[in-house]
Amino acid sequence: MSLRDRKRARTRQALIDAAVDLFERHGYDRTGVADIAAAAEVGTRTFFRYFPSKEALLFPEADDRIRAAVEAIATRGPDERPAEVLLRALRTVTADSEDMGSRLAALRLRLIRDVPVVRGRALQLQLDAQREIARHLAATYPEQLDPVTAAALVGAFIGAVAGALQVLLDDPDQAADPATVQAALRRATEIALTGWTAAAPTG
Amino acid sequence: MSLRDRKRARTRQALIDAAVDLFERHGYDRTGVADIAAAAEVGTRTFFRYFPSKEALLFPEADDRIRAAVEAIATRGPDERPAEVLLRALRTVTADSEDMGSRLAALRLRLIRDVPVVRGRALQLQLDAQREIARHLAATYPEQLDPVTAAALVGAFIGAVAGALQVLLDDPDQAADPATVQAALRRATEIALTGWTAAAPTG
DNA sequence: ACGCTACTGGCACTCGCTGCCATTTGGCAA
DNA sequence: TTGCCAAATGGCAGCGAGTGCCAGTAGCGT
Repeated sequence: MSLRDRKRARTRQALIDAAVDLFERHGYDRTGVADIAAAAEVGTRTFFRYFPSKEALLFPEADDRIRAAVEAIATRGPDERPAEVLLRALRTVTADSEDMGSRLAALRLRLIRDVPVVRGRALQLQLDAQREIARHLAATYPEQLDPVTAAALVGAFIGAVAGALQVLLDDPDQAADPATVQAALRRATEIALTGWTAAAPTG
Repeated sequence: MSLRDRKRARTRQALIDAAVDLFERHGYDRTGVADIAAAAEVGTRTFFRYFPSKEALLFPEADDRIRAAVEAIATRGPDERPAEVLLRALRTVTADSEDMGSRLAALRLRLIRDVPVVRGRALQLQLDAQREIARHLAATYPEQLDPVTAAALVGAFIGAVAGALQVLLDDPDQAADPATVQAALRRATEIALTGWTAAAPTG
């Protein structure tokens, strides 16, 4: 890794750290890009050479997540079914994010809930991930899944998880309890993969 | 309906018509709010008294859609199950939008596909609708559905439909054929409500 | 030590959007 | 009809995000 690359990585991290700090202290809307750049000791113009927009800074590892999910699909067991592959991919991604204790991850959840423009960005990334995962899933099971069916399956899966998380995160008590969250996610995936009646025969 | 209200409605429609026209002719990004306002013969400042943002103009009936879906839930049959209610709500909403032949609806689909900011807005509205529908569904079936399960169910349902539509709309041929679209939607709802294995035993 | 390339940061600019305010216009009652 | 109030309008000044341009700088390979 060359000196230039290291410098770039350091500047990038400095921008993220400065932004997280300022967002926590003064709020997202009350923090300008110029403030972030100044705190990271770079020019305002330089900020946009590292991130395409102010919100993008909150999702610095988005690509890695998708890559991890795609890889989880690629390395499937010989007799693993699509549903099982999706579950494993979900576990892989959520395990990677054991940085949930990190300031950035916690801040991000709050901002997704509270700031419309951040939520919009998160939803876009989710959609991109869906599309990519569905594409690879369809390619992996060519004679079981046509592209549209794969997209519907992945959409149901991620939609269920996202929907459950959304209402869960509105309740600070439930969101703070890992066991409750885990149970809700398990329930959501069951609903998506086996249907509601099968997942919860009566309640 | 007072004269003032009629005038307001006329101005609102003039703004929409002018915007659709300009968007079609010159593209979304190359059309400024000032251009739209000028074409509708109102001040730029007035535009924002009718729509909170440039994109919002593309979704003028968003509230009505949600209201229709909620009403479809409220007027459920005595022994209708949640899944059936959701299916009926979907049919109601998509039936209302037989204005699919309208210039606005067609333009909107294109812009959702092509312009990130428009797609973001659409996703936000979808999420709002999900939340509201899940809330009412949980309230309608209090002892069968807790809020989180309802959110997961609705998320899976809408996620499947959205996912299927997304890949479908990428293919102009398929998107242009109503029968194909209808079949894909039916398949998507089946996947979401009864699970993939049940909906497509083998392919 | 050399030139090449990538990186930087400042300036000017566009555009979406808001606060403010003076003016106009429709609604309503005396 | 007259007169008052509230709603609507539009213009202006301003903010912040994001971009094109360009001159200066710093790392990299020869």
